[in-house]
Amino acid sequence: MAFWLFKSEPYVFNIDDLANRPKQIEPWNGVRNYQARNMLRDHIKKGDQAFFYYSSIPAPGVAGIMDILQSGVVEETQNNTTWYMAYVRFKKKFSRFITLEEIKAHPKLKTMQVARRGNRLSITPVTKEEWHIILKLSLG
DNA sequence: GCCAACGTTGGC
DNA sequence: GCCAACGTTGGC
Repeated sequence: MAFWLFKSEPYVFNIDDLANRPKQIEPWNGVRNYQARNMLRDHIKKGDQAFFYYSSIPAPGVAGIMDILQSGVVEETQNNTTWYMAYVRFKKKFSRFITLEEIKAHPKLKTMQVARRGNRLSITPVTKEEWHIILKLSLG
């Protein structure tokens, strides 16, 4: 099983929206970046898990986690390019929001891709260690 | 609102 | 194929 981080602008779609969907399932679509597309197509698998990350707000960070039900689903083909999406399901909303500031301050989290300056990828891989540290922090 | 860090587009 | 100009993302 692999771990990921998916970005969303929470005023567009947030983890409560996901929790309120029928069966708490939603297609994660609209990804129009080739690197992220390739992850959806080739690397993200059923059974993986992902952080739900809030971007473009005063204090960005991780709000909770979701399950990947299916990935590499064709969303749209335009010109000669095929775009893919994943189906995600609500798993858990953290009792404590983990801010990017906290991630950057943590010695074992500050190397996370999302903490890198200028990082724009909307989907990034997360290591097993990073995953578990953030889960533990969310309980505290 | 500013700016860094890309990604994309289009002229050559 | 190169690169300048422009557009977008996203943190601050």
